[in-house]
Amino acid sequence: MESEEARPRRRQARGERRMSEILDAAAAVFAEQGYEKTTTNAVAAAAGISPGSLYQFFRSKEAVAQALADRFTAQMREAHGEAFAPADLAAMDLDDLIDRVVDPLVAFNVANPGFKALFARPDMPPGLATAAGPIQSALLGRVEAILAVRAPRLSAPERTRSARVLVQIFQAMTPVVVAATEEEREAEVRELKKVLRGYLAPLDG
Amino acid sequence: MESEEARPRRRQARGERRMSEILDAAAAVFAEQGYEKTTTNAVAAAAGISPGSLYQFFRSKEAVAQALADRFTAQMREAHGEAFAPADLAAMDLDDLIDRVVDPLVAFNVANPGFKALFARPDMPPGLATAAGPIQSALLGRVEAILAVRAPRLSAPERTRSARVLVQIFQAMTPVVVAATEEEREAEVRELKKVLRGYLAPLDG
DNA sequence: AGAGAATACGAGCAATCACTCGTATTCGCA
DNA sequence: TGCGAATACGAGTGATTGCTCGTATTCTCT
Repeated sequence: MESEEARPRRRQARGERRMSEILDAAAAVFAEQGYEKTTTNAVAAAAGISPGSLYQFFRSKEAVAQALADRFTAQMREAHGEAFAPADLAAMDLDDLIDRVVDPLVAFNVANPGFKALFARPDMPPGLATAAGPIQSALLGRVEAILAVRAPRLSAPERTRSARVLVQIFQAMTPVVVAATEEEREAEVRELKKVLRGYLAPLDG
Repeated sequence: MESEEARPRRRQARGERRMSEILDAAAAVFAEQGYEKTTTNAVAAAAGISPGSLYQFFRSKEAVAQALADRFTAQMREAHGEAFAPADLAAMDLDDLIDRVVDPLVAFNVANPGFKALFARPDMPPGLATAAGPIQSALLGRVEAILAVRAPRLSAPERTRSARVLVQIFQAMTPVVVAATEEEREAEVRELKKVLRGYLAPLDG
């Protein structure tokens, strides 16, 4: 019996390009319409190809979203970098700390409006949730690590809970920040930081 | 030319009961499946009637959601009451104030899980947004009124923005509170209040 | 050049879903 | 009791949509 799993098809450079184009189109359409409402035919049209061609490269609509999630994850890691050594964290002023964590995240979300359109939705199909999980937990882990240094008095469960609250606040306010006009945006980000600071300050040791 | 608008049909007591049953069923199914995913046939089945009968009383799926929104609005007003005279507001301790505003809202959301399932969704159809608007703006106006008393230094636009932020925080954390188990809920509510307090304290004059 | 694989097409299939319609039953009221 | 209106039914309709399939074109490699 040969391997049951479909081995990835050999791709030509053309195919790789197409896949990338399809993901570009999907990001745009998802951002505008949301996951459920975008039709695969619309994505194909936006990519300038036929529906059949889309399915040459992706097994399903969900697979497109999955691939897009992977791409976002990679971009996010790259954009965000490995910026913080624990040593820096402890010494830093709370406001500076918030700036350094929030600003790149905001920038990423502004640059990639499709991101939140996909992964902030409560109506995420199971497969998508799987893809969004790593992103979520990466962020959570990061925040938890910061809390471990800055708020050592917190017990482990408390730390987890607080991290979840912080991430939740961020995700709740991000859509407004992204949707704001250029000149409004700064003020919205300030509010976001105020909220985070208000919650963090009492914990900060 | 007679009136173009469809005058409401004469209803028998039986019909009124049916409508209420349909809304009960709709609330349950919406809460479980979300607006987009619930089929009108599923609502009819949950109400123990045929699809045709559902449309005897509601013009469309959206009309069902509209009616449900109206009912929620009324229940909310009733449950929440006119609890706050500005005089009380100024004197009250900040923590007490938060308790008095948050607790009934949390209770309402816990008692009516269908509520947030309908109105916290970003994929709200236009008609639903219309229905959700009054609820949202009632809450916003209420918070703004409180801010006017407690944070008189805020300019009008600042006040509006702050009210929006507060409502946003509440709405972001409500799903977690509602989804939490009985014994977890208290802790989640405490976190919610911490966040609100952290943001409000600097404004509170 | 020529063969086999990858890419491309787009009409159409199967399933889903909001909603309708013809008909049957029950109710309110005189 | 009888009549018109309200209620009830549920198979069916039209539109939508994720996805397929037969076929045509283009690429890669020898």
